[in-house]
Amino acid sequence: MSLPHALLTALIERPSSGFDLAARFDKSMAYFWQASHQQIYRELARLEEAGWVQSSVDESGRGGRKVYEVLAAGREELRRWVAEPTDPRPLREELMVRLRADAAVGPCGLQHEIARRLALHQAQLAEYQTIEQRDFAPGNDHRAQRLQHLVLQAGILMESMWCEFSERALAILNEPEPEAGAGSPAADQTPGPASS
Amino acid sequence: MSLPHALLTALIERPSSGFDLAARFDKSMAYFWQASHQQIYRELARLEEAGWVQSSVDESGRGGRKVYEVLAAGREELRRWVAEPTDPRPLREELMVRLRADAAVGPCGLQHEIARRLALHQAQLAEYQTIEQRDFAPGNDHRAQRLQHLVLQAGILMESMWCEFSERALAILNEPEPEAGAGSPAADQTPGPASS
DNA sequence: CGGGGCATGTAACCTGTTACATGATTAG
DNA sequence: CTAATCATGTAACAGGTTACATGCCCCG
Repeated sequence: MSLPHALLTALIERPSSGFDLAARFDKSMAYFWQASHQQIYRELARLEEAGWVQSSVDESGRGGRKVYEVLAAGREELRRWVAEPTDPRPLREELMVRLRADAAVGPCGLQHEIARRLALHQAQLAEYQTIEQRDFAPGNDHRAQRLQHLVLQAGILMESMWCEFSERALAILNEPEPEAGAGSPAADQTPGPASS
Repeated sequence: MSLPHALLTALIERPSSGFDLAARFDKSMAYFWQASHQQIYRELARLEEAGWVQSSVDESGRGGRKVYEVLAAGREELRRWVAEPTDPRPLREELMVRLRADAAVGPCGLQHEIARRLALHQAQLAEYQTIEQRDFAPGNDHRAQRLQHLVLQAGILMESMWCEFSERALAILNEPEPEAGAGSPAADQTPGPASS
């Protein structure tokens, strides 16, 4: 969906080969967009066919290293795309399905899994906060830098939310039950979210 | 990935036809898992082939209405799956790509899009809060109900986060710029998130 | 008898994942 | 020479989306 434009952005930030892009996607874009090297090669070929980027073979280095640069048409396309309206794509969160399933069939030991995830999210949050303190000093007023800080803050908000959520989930799942309850009681009539 | 198990859960809550399931997915599961009717039919056929559900044609109603019920093996499979460990699947958020692109090529009018989204998230948040007050009275101690409440709260946390984020983004994007800045200045060297 | 909603599907396509294939350079 | 790393790809598949096809029943 937005892979081509993510690549254009990355190439504007720095012209690179497919291999470099694959490595950089693991670093700076990793937590809000990912792509395997196969996808990247496939997409770069399309971008070139569309006339948005241009490749030149770098003879100096290793064999067959193709460096891509963004052309004017690509820059134009990127600017067009940035302002294009798109609805937020709905969530698709497996864990919620699990919780609902647990509610339907009764306790399944889900709390271990949630505890494991809580630890993961705490670790990730700590990492982001470290990066924030390292790379974003209080007094930066450059627009581009403030936007990049904002993107990092989104990651922080997200991980905080998951920690909060995991703790609430554990509070419910770890509660001692009155009786070791059978399969599934009267779990019909889901009042759940939405409707209206 | 978890569509088969989402279907099993929904069918345990209430045996239904594919058509009904498609309608219910639009209601109670809509905000954390979606499926088109084509997917649902495809998947129900697989579930039946696997011996997890059983269909019976309902002659009384409209022609060819196939009602599915979960078999013991399906219930077993669902319990197994609930406790199965899986890592949280990484984010894939188009808007972040847009912000980064904006940072790379300069202002593109992104604030209109963000303002539009803020309104959407505020509306969704209000809707969830209405549902919460309507369906979840303070004194409910049934485990299943508390879990369903938790899932709704996740939606509320999520929408609150997006509102907060959108407001921060607008604060930066609406800022008056010193000069109407050219294309892209020295936006190399992305310090961005991750790396560790 | 014709249109609209109920109900079930098929086919084609796009994106993303996994596995495999190939060659060139460099370090030991 | 061999193994690791750099670097580019192909092929097959799985999940999800869009468009299209089909038939029944009820209402006007």
